[in-house]
Amino acid sequence: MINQQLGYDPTSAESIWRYSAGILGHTLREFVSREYDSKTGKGGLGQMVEEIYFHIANNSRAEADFAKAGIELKCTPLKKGSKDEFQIKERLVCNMINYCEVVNEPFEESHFYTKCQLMLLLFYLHVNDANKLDLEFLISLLWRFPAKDIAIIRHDYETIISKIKAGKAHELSEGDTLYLGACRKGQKGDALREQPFNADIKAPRRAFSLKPAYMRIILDMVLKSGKNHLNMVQPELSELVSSRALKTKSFEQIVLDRFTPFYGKKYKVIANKFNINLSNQPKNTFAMLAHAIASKGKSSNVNHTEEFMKAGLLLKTIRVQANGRINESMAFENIDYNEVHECEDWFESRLYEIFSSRFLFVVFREQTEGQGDYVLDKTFFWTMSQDDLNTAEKYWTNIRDCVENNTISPEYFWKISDHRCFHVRPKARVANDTIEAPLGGQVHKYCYWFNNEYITNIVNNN
DNA sequence: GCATGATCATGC
DNA sequence: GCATGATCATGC
Repeated sequence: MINQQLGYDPTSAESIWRYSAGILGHTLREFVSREYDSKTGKGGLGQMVEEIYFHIANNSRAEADFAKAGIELKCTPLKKGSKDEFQIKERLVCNMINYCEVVNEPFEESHFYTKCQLMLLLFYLHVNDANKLDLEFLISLLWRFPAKDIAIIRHDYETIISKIKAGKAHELSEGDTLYLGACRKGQKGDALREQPFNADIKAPRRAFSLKPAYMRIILDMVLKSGKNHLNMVQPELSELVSSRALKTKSFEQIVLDRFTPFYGKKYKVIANKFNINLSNQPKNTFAMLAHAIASKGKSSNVNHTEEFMKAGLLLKTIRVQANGRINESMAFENIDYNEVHECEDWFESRLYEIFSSRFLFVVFREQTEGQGDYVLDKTFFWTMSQDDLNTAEKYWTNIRDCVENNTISPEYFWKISDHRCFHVRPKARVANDTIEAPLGGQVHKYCYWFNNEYITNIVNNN
């Protein structure tokens, strides 16, 4: 029953969701009549929405914001891309990880699950340095995790818990898991937290969060629907593994098992098995084979399947020569100079998202020197270490300096000969393919690269 | 038409 | 031989 004072029924998720429609297209300032001191800080907006729009008293209790309806309210920012399209600005932070307590919480009883299984997501348009009262709300979505996602998230949760139980809370990384990430929280200078199974080393503060990739899929579904007020949405992406298969094995194990029958097999044999035509000698021959194996022949690019998209997982192939050398460095996306220009925080950068992703590396090894007789050698999931992510931050800072100084040119970027794990190099269809720089002028297209030396280390250590 | 995933080609 | 620049097949 609708509470006349509140304007909605605080015990009904449906009613709360219906009431939330009234804030769309509006700012909080339109709902405060008197002088109001705007709250600051990251959580300020959510607290003000509860207070001003939903008329409920602030609390930092661990249970869901609308306790009787079991809904957690989350405000999350969008930004606009270069084509004026809406984009996810950041991961969705769910709740802080208390290392000492979380190890005693089974998933179903965890703070994360009990609080976030049903969320009211309010997307607003982020504006730099704006007063939070003036931010416009764009989308309201009542979100309940699909059962299949819960299966993957439960496994993610358990992965994080076992790392803490192994005394490695300080080595947690977003790339350890698929949908639910243990993301960094707070500033660099913040005090470290104690961890229960390692008395010597304290760990940075971290929170359970939904990865940007996961949030991007949710947003894509909303935008495709053409509505801004929705009660659940479902993706139209093809799935790589079934919900049923996840009941007995983890996603990663299922994918790895698909490669098992092909170890030691010549690449031409694998191509025949999947009816892949290599007569044009495509440069992505080995990638085509790896994608076919991972998808049992159903997909030419598993990076576009539901699970890979939601997890931000990347399948990459590596060729090792018979003499043990890896000849080629590994290319990633073209550098989006506008994105770099507008991003002030390394942890919110596109490069951080790519480099802190989880990777699936598929290795082919040449049998006879110079013959190109590659066989499938090994397959493994991998994520970048904290040390290397620190190097990556310096790499990104250098790139950002080049963009801000308008010196987008190879003489200013890290080179492979600098031997610093990563470098910047051209990647374009043709050499004279150029694009406009954020600060003006035409510049060449460059992209992010792993040095071949760095890949050699990865392959040898896994 | 262009990004992606990757390898080829060349010059020092 | 390696670093760096250039380019190709594919698929959306």
